[in-house]
Parts: sequence; C-alpha cells; structure tokens
Amino acid sequence: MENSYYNVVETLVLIYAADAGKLKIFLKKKEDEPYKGYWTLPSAPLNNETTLEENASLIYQSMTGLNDGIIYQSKAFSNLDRDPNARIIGISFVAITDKSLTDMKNNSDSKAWFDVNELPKLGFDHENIINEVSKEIKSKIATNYDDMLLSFFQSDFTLPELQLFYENILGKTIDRRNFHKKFASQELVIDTGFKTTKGSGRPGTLYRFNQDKMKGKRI
Amino acid sequence: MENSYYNVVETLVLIYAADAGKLKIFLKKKEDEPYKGYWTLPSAPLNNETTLEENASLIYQSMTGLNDGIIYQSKAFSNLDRDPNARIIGISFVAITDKSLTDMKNNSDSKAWFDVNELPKLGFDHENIINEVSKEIKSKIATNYDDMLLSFFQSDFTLPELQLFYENILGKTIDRRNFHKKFASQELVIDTGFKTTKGSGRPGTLYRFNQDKMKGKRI
DNA sequence: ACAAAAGTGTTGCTGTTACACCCATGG
DNA sequence: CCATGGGTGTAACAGCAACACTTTTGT
Repeated sequence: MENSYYNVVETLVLIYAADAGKLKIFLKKKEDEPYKGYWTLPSAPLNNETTLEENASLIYQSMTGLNDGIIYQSKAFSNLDRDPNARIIGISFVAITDKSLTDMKNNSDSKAWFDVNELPKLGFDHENIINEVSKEIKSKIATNYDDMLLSFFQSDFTLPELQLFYENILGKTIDRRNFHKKFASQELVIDTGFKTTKGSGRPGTLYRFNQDKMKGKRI
Repeated sequence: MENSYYNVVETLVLIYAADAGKLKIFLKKKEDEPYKGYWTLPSAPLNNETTLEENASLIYQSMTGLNDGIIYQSKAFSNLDRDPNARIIGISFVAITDKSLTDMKNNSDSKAWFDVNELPKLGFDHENIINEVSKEIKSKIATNYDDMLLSFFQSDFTLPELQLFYENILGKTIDRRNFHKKFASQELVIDTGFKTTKGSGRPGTLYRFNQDKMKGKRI
C-alpha cells in the first residue's frame, strides 16, 4: 500500500434476467458495515493469481448455482471515492440468465431480483454502475438479436411476453401483428406445440428461438 | 506485493485513425527490455490517485499533442502471463482522431502509424489486444454512424475516400451510386464547394459531416 | 487521345408501418 | 355472457440492391 502503483481490484457481476417483460437484476443485501442493510452487486476482490473472467464466473456460480449464462466484460469504474475506505477499482461483468432457471430456494431475505427501473437503496456507487451498464444492455438488445436474447429466453416463451420485454426496453408500444410477423415469418422462433395454461384470456402459443436463424441478425 | 490482493494496473491506449481508406493504429517502439525493439501500445501504470480515464487522456495527449478525439473504455486484459515480470492488469481505451491533425513532426523512428491488418512485431500481448479491440471497432463502424465517424473524418473528405474506408471495414465492395445516395440524399454530408486537387482522374467533391443529421443514425 | 477516378437515375425487391376484427379461455 | 388476452392479413411506403455510361482531370 506504500507503493502507489499497487491497486485493489474487484470484480462486480450484474446478473440480469427478463421477468414478465421487465429487465431484472440480482442483488444481495449487505450484512456488515459500511452500507449495512443496503443492497449491493455481487462482487469479490481479485487476487494475483486469478483472471477477471475466472473471478466473475465464480461469483456468478455462487450466486445462482448455474454454469450457463453468457458472461461478458463491461465497464471499469475507477473513481477514487467508490469505496469510503480505500481506492478500489471495480470491473463489471454482465451475466444473463433465465430467471426461472435460478435456484430461488436460497433466495432468502438477503438475495433478490429487482426491476432495473425500481432499484432499492444501493451501497457504494452501485446504483451508478447498474444504470450505466443497464443502458448499454438495453442498447444492445434494441439493436441486435445477439446471443443475449437466447440467454434471456432459454425457457419457452410466448410472443406477447417477448413483445412486452421489447416494449419496456424500447420505451414504446409495438403493434402485435407486426411483431408476430417479424419473428414468425422470418422463422426466428419455432412453435413448440404447447400453450400457456395460466392466467385469464386465451392461452398463448409457446415458442423457442431458432438459434441458427438468430445468428448475427439485426433488429 | 506480499498481499495477494494488490495488483498492478496499466492503462493502454489504442489510437486509431482512417488513412486512405485504411484503419490505422498508432504504436511506439520499445527502447528497453523486455521486448526491446518491438512495437507496443502507448501505456502507463495507474497510481492510486488517478482514474483510468485521466490516465488514458494523459497518454493520448502526450502521444498526439491533441486534446480532442473521443476516448472511451474498451476491454480489460487480466491473463496472468501478460507481462513476463509481473502480473499486470491492462485496461484498454480507444481514442479516435484524424491522422492529418496529429503532430507527425515528432514522428521519429520510434512512433508510427500501422495498418491494423499489417501489424509489425508486437511486444507483450499487444497484438492480441489490438486484434480484439479492432474487431469491436470495426463492428461499431459497421453498425452505427455514431460519434466515431465524426472523429475519424474531422477534415473534409470525398465520398470515395469514405467509401474505401467502409469497404475495408466491411470486407466487401459497395456500389458507388448507392453509397452516394445513402449519404447525400439523407443530407448526412454537406458539400463544402471545394474539390480535391491531387492525383490523376477527375477531382472529387469535398464534403464534411452534417453533425445534426448523424446523431443516432444506424447504417 | 488515353488512362484514371468521380459523378449520376431507374427499377425491382424486401422489410416496415399502419390498421381492426375474431377467437379461446376463466370466472 | 362478459372480461381478458391472443391470433391473424392487407395495402401503402421507405430503404436497399442491382445495374453502365458519361464527365473531368493529368499525362
């Protein structure tokens, strides 16, 4: 610490999922000071013998119990006052999963999913990090099919569900017929033959993505 | 250094410019061991009292003598063997400028621009870094008008020049009439009234970008 | 006059938008 | 039978791709 060229680096993982059309993020409640009782992003300091990617994967797995889900690097945050006690450089990673796959049994009071538009009280600069990275994610979803959609929708889904997700991301309503046309006529989705059962109203057709056709497609 | 949670962090700056349709990057020759005589990216270690962005700006300014040029963060590299002597985390930044604006007078033998497709012998993992970040840049250019084009083409340019740049990025030829139509008919470029003088063949019309119309446009 | 490079229009195709009614289920 | 939500077609329009000849300059 005497040598000013040694820095503490932490990995932060932003775990996202789509839920009922909303973009949600996984947070944990901090149980010690500073920021006790505030919500924070899952994170861990980086030691000299681990890569950032390895560290991020470990965090992701310990939080969700999953191995899947794309993980990619996002921004680094290096403001001097990120942490009240020390200068810590934060490097953020994005993991995208399907909320229904995560093991929510160990979802005690100290772990939960939040709508990115309705965040709780957050510690450190995590609100800022979430907002910056979420903006980036939304922009990616809005401009590319990408691998991301495949990670968000690993379970079967209905087109209205998918449409709702897009409407939230884009901040505007979409015509149902045109939306259907885009996905169904281009064969980007495959009819599973099943229907939703729950809820009032006519049941929706369950689809899954046609992965081959999705590759490299732009919206 | 005893404490394994202290890391050395360096900022690397990838300075790009368009030159005769090619995507070029600015490199410097290393004058001491290790990798003496190899080319490397401009870089500097990060101390405890500087942000990554500040560090990147300082490097950019000291290399080009410019204040302008967009600088944004790109990937972090954390493989354990990046540097033969120590574990150093590298965080890369992209700066885009107009080659004709940089002060090439101090472009001694130890500083030069290279075509990203014809890189010299590079030290450390810098070839890998350049390839990864260049791929990202190319993809951004291919999909968005973005601020990037404005930074690449700050001086007046002809449409054939711009077209050549796109052809190199996209790796395919583009029809001249269609290219002209896209930019001229949408008023994305403004005729300056001047013509190129040099070279054989008919002189080209010099344009500049219509910044208002470019905002948020997709290609 | 010839070589080199730039300028310019039309047509068909493809994707996008706008728009309204009927159908299947639960209560 | 009513409320809720899902499914479906057509027509106008805009953007994109394919296509070749003429003009301006330097040598």
